[in-house]
Amino acid sequence: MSKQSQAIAVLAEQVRCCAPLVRDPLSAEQSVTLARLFKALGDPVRLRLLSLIASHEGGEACVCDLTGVFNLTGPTISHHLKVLREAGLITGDRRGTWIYYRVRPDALQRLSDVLVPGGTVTPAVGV
Amino acid sequence: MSKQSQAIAVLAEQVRCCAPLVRDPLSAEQSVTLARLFKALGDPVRLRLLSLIASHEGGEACVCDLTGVFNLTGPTISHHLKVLREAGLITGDRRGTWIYYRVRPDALQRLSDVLVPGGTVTPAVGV
DNA sequence: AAGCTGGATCGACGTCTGTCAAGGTAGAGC
DNA sequence: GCTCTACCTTGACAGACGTCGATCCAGCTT
Repeated sequence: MSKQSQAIAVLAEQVRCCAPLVRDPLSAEQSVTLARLFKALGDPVRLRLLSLIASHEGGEACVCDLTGVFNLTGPTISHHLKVLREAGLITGDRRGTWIYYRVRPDALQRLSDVLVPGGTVTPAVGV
Repeated sequence: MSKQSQAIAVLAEQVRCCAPLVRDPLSAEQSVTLARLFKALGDPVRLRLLSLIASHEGGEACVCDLTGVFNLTGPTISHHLKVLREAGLITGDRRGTWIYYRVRPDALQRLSDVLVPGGTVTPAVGV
């Protein structure tokens, strides 16, 4: 959470500087940054993990809430959570034995804004 | 365009049935459909192609407008355009010698809506 | 018809990705 | 300290993906 997430958060932050996809041509750098985020969303398991975490009560879920849903081993779930975390789409913090994950609404908001023409002004959902 | 696009359009249409990612847990089928679309966006070249097409004058561009931008061969560009086309994100129609591509704003709008909590009601941008 | 040009398809290559089994780390409880 | 549980990391492997050269098709021009 601390050192790693701080460095990782930069990735999702960089998207802020993108005008909507359909207004101005993306630069090479912007496209690489954006693609990394969309690629993180480009897996059924990761999408379900994201929506399970977001819709779980309190907006957070521990890994034990997630593993039972899939026919996948622990390491695989852990791998997907790592991808989402490194993309800046979720955060995780350990409280005692369990690690709780929650989504970063600002990251999703920015991605959403990039896709539609009117999204120039990011509503700046509180971090 | 004709037979192929009609079948393909179904893919992008299926997204319509998704509530926002962060409200309700995605079903297995929904996540597969959605992931296919996000995966199509998960490549820097495809993102730039999309934004180049969308921001080109008239909202359309022929392949000859696109190939010069990248250090990639024709077949590679053609491959990426096919991926975007099969995802339902762009359409292409041949007019004489050239093939013109344009984005499907409705598909991007639906993807955008899935990412944010308020996107339940799709504004239904005209096809 | 023959040749030319824009663009797609095919086949092959190297790399990346998703998955698992095995082993490792952090905290709780005895 | 020892053990148990929850979770992560590593190493390995099959399949998918991005890229290219070669080939093929559609439409224009002569």
